[in-house]
Amino acid sequence: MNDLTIGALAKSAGVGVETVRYYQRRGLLPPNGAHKGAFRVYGYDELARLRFIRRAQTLGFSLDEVSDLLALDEETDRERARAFARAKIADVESRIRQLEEMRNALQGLVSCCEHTEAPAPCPILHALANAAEPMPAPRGKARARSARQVP
Amino acid sequence: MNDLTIGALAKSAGVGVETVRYYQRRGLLPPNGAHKGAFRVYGYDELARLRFIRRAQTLGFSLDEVSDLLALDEETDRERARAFARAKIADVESRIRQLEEMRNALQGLVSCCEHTEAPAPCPILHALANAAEPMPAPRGKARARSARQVP
DNA sequence: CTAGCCCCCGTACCTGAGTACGGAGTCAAC
DNA sequence: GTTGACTCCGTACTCAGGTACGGGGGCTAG
Repeated sequence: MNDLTIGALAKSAGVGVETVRYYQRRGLLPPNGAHKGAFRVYGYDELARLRFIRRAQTLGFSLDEVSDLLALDEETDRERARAFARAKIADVESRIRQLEEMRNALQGLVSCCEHTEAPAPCPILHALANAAEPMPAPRGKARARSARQVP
Repeated sequence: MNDLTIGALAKSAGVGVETVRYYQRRGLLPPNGAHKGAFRVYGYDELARLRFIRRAQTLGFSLDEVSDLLALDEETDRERARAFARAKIADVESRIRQLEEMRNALQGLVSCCEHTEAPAPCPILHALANAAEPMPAPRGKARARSARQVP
């Protein structure tokens, strides 16, 4: 099951060939000079690394962060790995709170709309058109970058 | 407070000039041929529309969706506005659930890490490197697009 | 021997929501 | 009458995480 071509490796990890090549370009998957004829071959190490990347992605880590994670040593960097995970938890939780605010606001509009009788203008569109507050204060630089939904 | 130049309009709405021009290009802010000298001028209508757009964005609507929302009539399209809002709620909730899964997985790793003694390898990195399941089944096309955090 | 895959490499393109840049024109104040 | 701020317009760039394309070479089965 060793000596995989790039296509076989990609398939085993459930990604596309282009994705593997992209990770190589980003330095997430360093070259191990093994060749068979004119083609490079890959083994368990590469497969494991590829799976590591995908798993970290599903947990919400960006490829840059995955890079840092891959640089950690299993034996000696426990503290750092833990700190990393905790920071990511905080990040995820803040995104959850933002989404909950959105949901509550939307639900407020919908239920308001359901309790208003027909000949009145739609409370949803109306609320959007004329809000009470001048503008919902642009809070912080906390960019709501979404985590990849690994496809 | 009428007869705003593009800069004044942008400032009143709390956005940049380039953003206004971008919305114009996208057709979200249609031209009203008013000029004063060589410069275009804008009034309450444009300001209201701009605010509508920003508010809808904070609720998680994309500019394409805002476009649709703007096409609805306050008097006659109540059903449609409601359906729109409900669909968006469902969308937001599914993103919340995904994030909660991530958070739980991360928390599991952290607490596991906290209860393992020092000389063992880090359970977090270890879990990432050798997971039980082959790969967390790529579910559906449900792309986790994040809502703009209106800056 | 040749058909039909597969690989290599570089480059360009995609999405969404803007931001940046550059040259030319214009407006108001001093 | 000149300075400085603003506008107009078009084009190109940003970020992330890939995807697509195209030319050229290689490997393997029939």
